[in-house]
Amino acid sequence: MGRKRLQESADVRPTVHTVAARAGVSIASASRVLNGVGGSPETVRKVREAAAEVGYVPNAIARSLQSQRTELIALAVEDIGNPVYVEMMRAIEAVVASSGRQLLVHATGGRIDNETALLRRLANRYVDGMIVSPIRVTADHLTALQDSPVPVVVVGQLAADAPVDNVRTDSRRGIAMAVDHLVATGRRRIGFVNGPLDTVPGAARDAGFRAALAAHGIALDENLIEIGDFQYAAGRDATERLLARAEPDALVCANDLIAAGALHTLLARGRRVPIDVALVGMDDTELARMMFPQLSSVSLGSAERGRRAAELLLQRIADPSLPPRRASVEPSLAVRASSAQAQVPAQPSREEVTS
Amino acid sequence: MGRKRLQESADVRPTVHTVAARAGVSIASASRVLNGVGGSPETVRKVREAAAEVGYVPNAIARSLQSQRTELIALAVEDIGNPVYVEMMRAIEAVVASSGRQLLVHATGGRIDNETALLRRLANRYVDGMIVSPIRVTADHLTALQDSPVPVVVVGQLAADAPVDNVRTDSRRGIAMAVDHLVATGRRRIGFVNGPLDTVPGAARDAGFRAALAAHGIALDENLIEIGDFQYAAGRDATERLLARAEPDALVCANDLIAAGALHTLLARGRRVPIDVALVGMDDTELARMMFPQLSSVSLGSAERGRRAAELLLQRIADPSLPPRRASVEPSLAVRASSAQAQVPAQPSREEVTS
DNA sequence: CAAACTCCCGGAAACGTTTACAGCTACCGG
DNA sequence: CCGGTAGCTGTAAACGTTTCCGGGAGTTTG
Repeated sequence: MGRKRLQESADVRPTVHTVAARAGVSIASASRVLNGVGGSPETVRKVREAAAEVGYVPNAIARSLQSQRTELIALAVEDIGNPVYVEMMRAIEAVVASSGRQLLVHATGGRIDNETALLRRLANRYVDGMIVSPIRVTADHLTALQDSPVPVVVVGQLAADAPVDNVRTDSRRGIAMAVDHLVATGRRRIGFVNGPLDTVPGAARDAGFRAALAAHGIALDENLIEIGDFQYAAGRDATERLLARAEPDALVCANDLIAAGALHTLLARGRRVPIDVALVGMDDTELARMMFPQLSSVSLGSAERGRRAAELLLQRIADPSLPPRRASVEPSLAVRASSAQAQVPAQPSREEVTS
Repeated sequence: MGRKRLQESADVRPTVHTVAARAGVSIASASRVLNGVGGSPETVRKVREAAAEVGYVPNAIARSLQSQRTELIALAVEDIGNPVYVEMMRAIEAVVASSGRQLLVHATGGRIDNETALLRRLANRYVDGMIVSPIRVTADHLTALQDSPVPVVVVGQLAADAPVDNVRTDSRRGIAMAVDHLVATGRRRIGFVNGPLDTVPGAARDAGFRAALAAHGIALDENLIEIGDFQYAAGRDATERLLARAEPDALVCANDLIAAGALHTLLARGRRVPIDVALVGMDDTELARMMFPQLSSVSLGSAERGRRAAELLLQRIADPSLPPRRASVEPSLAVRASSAQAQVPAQPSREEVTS
């Protein structure tokens, strides 16, 4: 027998040993039957019966230790309240699930320590791979990423030579598309509400905005630029500050949350959208379509980026020797009521409506 | 030595054996030092050095197999796009993190098979405990819950005798608060946009609405009731259908997503909110405050419920012999612009505004 | 009828860690 | 000077699974 303990007492979870003993076969046979590989009809019957009787359910931890796989994929995003990540997550989840794996989401809250802690955790092999979408990337962040023992795919801009699988989009170009559209519809005093400049997306959008204005020969008015963080409340407050010192005829926002906040302030301050002020958000999330009027928004292909990231990750898990790869998704502009040249005013021009 | 393989080749992750061999001590000593328990100064130095040199990081799977703990908590919700779960998740995450554990989120997509599959997965001991917020609860769902080998806390209504830890709120009472408020502000033709009646929250809200109307002696007009699912688009469409056949002066919605959809349809159909139609949502999420006008909403204390659930779970993990417990959170009503008796019209009465 | 082949089975090793236990050294007190 | 004790160390077992390998039985083939 070799095994001292052979308890069948009810308060202890049954193991394959329990099942094997009850069926009168070896653990090897029991394991084979339970995995559906081999076994004579008689053995199969006995093992199945025994397993059902004791309510056996395999211990995934032990299995993982043996197989060196957990069939789990982690997604780390900084703010799970941002609908853009929800859409990305859904796309990733679809790919991951179709490979028989399970997706786990972890919110880092943007705290960088939290993210490196997470990387260390995953170095512990709790997951088979990870997709991470950092908004700030420091040097040791990067080294932590690239010598992760577990495959990692980064969604977002990364240094060109970083040897890490990477799915990106061109948010500078995205901002330019918004500006082009606004200029084409006759707007000239175009404001910009951005997130922090020390974040990767914040910096890219800022550069994109300045370049786009310059391309149209429009002088930059710093009074028309405001910075908050990437949240709704910040968008509302930033727009409040902006309106206090300037009178834009259009507003570009660094994401849809900010744009939603901007819309709120504009309406509360009696501006008609789009008559007085046109508004364009970014990420083209569900939220943009929830607003009234619906928001024009630059799509950065979040679902597509998620899908591609998941595919890259699965490929790398299948073959870790692959060279680092990079995928790009093109931005596109969804024009909706908030920036259309409306024929009919959508709201009255009434000052200081209470919200 | 006993151990055949003792590779130090670079392409294999170092184990405690690698470290021990390099430091010239036994694996027991190495393990002890790495866990900071015992060891002579000399041994400690050698092991620390060796570990640093080979970049040792412990394998959490193996550790979990031994310790029977993973330090992971799972949260399963059906729709991660619903902001109510985001708020709940943030509250849970705070509690879980403060206990040194990590929270993993899993979206079940409401598919019941997915949820039981998840329960089976967690029966596999991948997590130390789980918080689940199911919207449909079947019989075998319940049995799966109650003989889960891992502690489970359910957020939501459950049969009274179900021996499962449970945090609930009184959504019937919540709906009643909304109706009371609307009646008090002079509304009489109160419509209701609900989710599916075969869900637990849908059924409770329906019962609450009917009871509340009856309490006020208002006859129920079935034309004023519409059902979709708990999503934004469904709320929009359901309100469309409702407006096609009735003219409510107020609308109660089963959650804020539905309310956001209802607002969209109301505005697009030229109804002024709150002048013509007052609107009250439910869950009091961020989304309610993002709308313009801001939505009144019945808070079901989602953050509080999350916090309580996490606490119950941690307690049960600490002492699995605890009897099943139940916590309740009282609903409350946040009155905002969408149902205030506004003095100033917030929108013009213009028909068929395009959105 | 012997040899080869196919299946099935059980023993045992392996995954990487923690830890109970026993042995050793060195020191202290009597 | 000797017994006891404290502190450290190493051996080995254990967590629960999968899987390699060798042996045995039964079947087919030459």
